[in-house]
Amino acid sequence: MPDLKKSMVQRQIMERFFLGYQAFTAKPDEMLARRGLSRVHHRILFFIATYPDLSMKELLGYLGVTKQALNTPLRQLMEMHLVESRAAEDDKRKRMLRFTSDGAKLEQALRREQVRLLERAFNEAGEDAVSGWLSVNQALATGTSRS
Amino acid sequence: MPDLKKSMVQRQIMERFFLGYQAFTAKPDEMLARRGLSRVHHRILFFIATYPDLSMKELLGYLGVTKQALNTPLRQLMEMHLVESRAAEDDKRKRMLRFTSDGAKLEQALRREQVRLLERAFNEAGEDAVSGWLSVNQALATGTSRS
DNA sequence: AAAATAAGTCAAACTACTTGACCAAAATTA
DNA sequence: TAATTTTGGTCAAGTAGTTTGACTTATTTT
Repeated sequence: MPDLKKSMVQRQIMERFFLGYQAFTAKPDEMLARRGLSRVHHRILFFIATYPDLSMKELLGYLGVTKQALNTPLRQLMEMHLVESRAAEDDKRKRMLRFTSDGAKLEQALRREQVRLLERAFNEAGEDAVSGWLSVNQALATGTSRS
Repeated sequence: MPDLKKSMVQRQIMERFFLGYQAFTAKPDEMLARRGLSRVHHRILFFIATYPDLSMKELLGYLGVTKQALNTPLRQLMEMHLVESRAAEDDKRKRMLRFTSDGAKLEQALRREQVRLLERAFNEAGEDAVSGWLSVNQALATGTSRS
């Protein structure tokens, strides 16, 4: 266990977190860049994968941006036939967003690379380390604000 | 141990990493925003803290941006008397960057908040989890590219 | 029938970067 | 010593991605 009270140790821990996260996003960033896409597109793909047939409004809520900011990248994904929208049956104003088969393939490819990276790190660090990593991330993500 | 082969499990792990990292940067972002500063400034402060008296060129190398991009935020930090520069004795072209006492205080305050957040998550997850988290981050940061 | 909602569009402004050109001082080298 | 390279700095133009604000259309709710 490193000494959490030393400045240099603190900075090293924070830098590794930074670099680790950077490594985690680097490969998808590069794959997307080859198609002229960026991290926003990745976020969109992530939420469509997680919540298929979600509406624009829901997507905007997850992304935390304005509809004008979403307009361009989403239109690009549609023009590239990676994402399609159809009116919801219960409410024809709503556009339900889902993947085309190409879109699903891309999301899988991006995720596969990230999982590959994680697995390599997991193998290196060992099985016990993995569950520790997962539960610390879980704790960080959840936040201790509402203990 | 979660089943790393299931798409939903993969996405959940990746999302927690994302949210965890986001939580990690949220507090400093907010503290800096109150002073009209942003994450670039934080990065600058980090490298000056880690490598005191580093030169512009070195800083640019760490940040991976152009000197034009560095110009504005660094000038702001200097105008706010958080960072100062002096010519190196061995090479008077070089400007060595270091904190003023206010700058050092700010860097400490930012780091303290981040360490606090980490410690809360560490306490929640337990001691064993911490070393696992650290070693997986280490493995991710280092990259397995050169095994 | 009126009001609210979901989606979409147009415009202006702002921020943060980029590339490219150039300058000056200081150090290196030929 | 003269020429070249390096370090740092500046000005300009262009691009990308965001914001706020106003407005339209179709549909649903009240």
